[in-house]
Amino acid sequence: VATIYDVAERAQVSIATVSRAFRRPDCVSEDVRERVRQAADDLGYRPNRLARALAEGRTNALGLLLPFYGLLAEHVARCALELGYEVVITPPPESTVESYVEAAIALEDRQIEGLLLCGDAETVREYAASRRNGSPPLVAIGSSPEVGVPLVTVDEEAGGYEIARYVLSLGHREVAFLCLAQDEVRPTGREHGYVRAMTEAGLEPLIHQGPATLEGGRNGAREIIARAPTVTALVSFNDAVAMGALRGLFDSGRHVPGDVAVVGFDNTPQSRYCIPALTTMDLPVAEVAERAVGLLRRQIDGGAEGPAEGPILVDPHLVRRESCGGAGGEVAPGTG
Amino acid sequence: VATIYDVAERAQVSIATVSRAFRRPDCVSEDVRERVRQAADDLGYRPNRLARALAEGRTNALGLLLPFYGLLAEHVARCALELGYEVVITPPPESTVESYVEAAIALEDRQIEGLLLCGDAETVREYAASRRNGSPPLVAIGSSPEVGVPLVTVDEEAGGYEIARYVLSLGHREVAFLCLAQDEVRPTGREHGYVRAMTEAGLEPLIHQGPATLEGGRNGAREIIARAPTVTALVSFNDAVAMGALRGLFDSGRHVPGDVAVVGFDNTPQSRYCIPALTTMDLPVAEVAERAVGLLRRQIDGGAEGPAEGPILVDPHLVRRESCGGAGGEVAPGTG
DNA sequence: CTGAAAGCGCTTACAG
DNA sequence: CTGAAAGCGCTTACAG
Repeated sequence: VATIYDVAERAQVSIATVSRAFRRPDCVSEDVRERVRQAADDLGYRPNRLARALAEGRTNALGLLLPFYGLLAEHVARCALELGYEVVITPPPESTVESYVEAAIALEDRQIEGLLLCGDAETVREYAASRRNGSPPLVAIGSSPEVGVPLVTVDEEAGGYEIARYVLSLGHREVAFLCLAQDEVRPTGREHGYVRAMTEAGLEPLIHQGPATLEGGRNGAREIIARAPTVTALVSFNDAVAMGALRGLFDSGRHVPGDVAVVGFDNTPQSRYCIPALTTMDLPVAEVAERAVGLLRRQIDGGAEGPAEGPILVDPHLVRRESCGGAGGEVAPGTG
Repeated sequence: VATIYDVAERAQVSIATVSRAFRRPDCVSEDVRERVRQAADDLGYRPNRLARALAEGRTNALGLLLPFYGLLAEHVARCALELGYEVVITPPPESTVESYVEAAIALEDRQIEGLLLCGDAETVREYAASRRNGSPPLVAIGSSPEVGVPLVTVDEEAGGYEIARYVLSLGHREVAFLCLAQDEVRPTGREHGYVRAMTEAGLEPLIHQGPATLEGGRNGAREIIARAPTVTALVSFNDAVAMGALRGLFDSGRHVPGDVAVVGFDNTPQSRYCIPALTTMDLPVAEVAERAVGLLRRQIDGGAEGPAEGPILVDPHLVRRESCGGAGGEVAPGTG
């Protein structure tokens, strides 16, 4: 990890000058400025934010305490705490890959010792590509095994397969998948599982393209119903899509599960309160968090020479509710 | 802000000893250890994590990048960025007040320059009580104006009033409120608005006690229907409660909005995809974030002597959908 | 415009 | 067990 001394040496100037070249470029001769930039680039130098903050007497950091933004963060924090780590989150200010990568780098600059990345494979890969060699160990959470970085995730393929199998076991033959984004780079695995189940059953997969959102689910359901009226079941990418689909089907005058069955994925808190309550795959978030933190810990301790561990997959499990009929199963508590 | 030098001076030992007293208590004589503790306590000393991290060469921090945990964080990050600040979040590992306060203090220890606190009034107040005089400026987001700290929030009372008025304007007379937690310390304002609207209309408020959750909403709706079958409208604390109520009403064989109208609060993404789509109050999250960051900025710049600004209230606005009938209004896009 | 020096607040060998 | 000293990586007056 290059320090300001290294840059100074390479650029043949004092560290004070290097510092100025960054902080007050106009108080430095152009020629020197250029040499410093060059040296810094060559060395992959990034200022140590800790030292800077200590020297400046300020951190440029705001804290944000936000208790309810999902279970994952809470679980991660708890597991990390047990190992003596704090966790700090930096929210990307925009929903773009660039913003995400920048936030990751900002975290690096804070000299964190390890990085947990949630995000799709494309984004994670993009960040991975920008890593220098002083970058902290990383583990991805929830993206696909193909990312090429240490990973823990639910076994999406197995989950997609299981829930599709379940739908088939109910007698459905024409079952479609909602929604796969057009420009989808990542294979998320869920639709792969669906495809495998269909293929094994000698059935034709029918995958609807579109954004995997509430809106996408609603539009997707309507379009499928319009285009392929004989479809009797919809396997959704996640619960949001499924909720949207429920609405789309309702708008189209279709009854769920009477006319068409719907299943989700994720087991979000809302899913059991939908009308009808969603049959879905539960994700063991706590386990994912625990294994992710554990893996990261090993990466940190093991150093670069540690044996590369293969992806850790944890199994999601089926929770049967009302949205695709079927026999019994869990419904909203106290309903029966 | 006391430093290790101050403690050393007061305890009559070297700074090395102070450091040891904290880091390796058993490498220090009991008597000295006690003196140091005492001095540290008296001075309200907290080690500077920045300096410690720099000296130790490690931070004990893990980064967690979690893109989708609510809009607020994203908006805050964007606004902060414009002012040259980064934002770092620390997730409380448990959902308890203590855990929350500890997380806030951990953030302080990271030498952040200002703190934004989301949380209910009780929790915020608890943290406020534990502040030392080196604590950074703070602004609370979303709790009630009574917290006694600089605050920006939506005008909950006005929102509760407006939506209750709207329900009354539809002709409902027996309208109940779901749910107010039994041990509610904080007056959230929403139910106050409801009470005011009812009272002004010469009607009797009917407030149901219970947790403000999906589950609470479902149980609440059922109990109200059982206990007061003539109720024709339910004003909910938030959309989660309303969604639960939708489900509870469904379970009780009541039709919404035919038999009973339901309204929510928050305008969550799901609310427009519910069946029926929820009439609710939209919260201008972006504006809240912007004003909160702005206020915090002023606190930071102004120092302690800056004029105390009163609470900043932003107005939520009604979004009419299907869940309480009424004339037209917005429905899920493309439905009509 | 540039460098040498002191300092930010803490920790860790190194002597005693 | 304790203290003096050096150092973590940077910045900022202070001289030149």
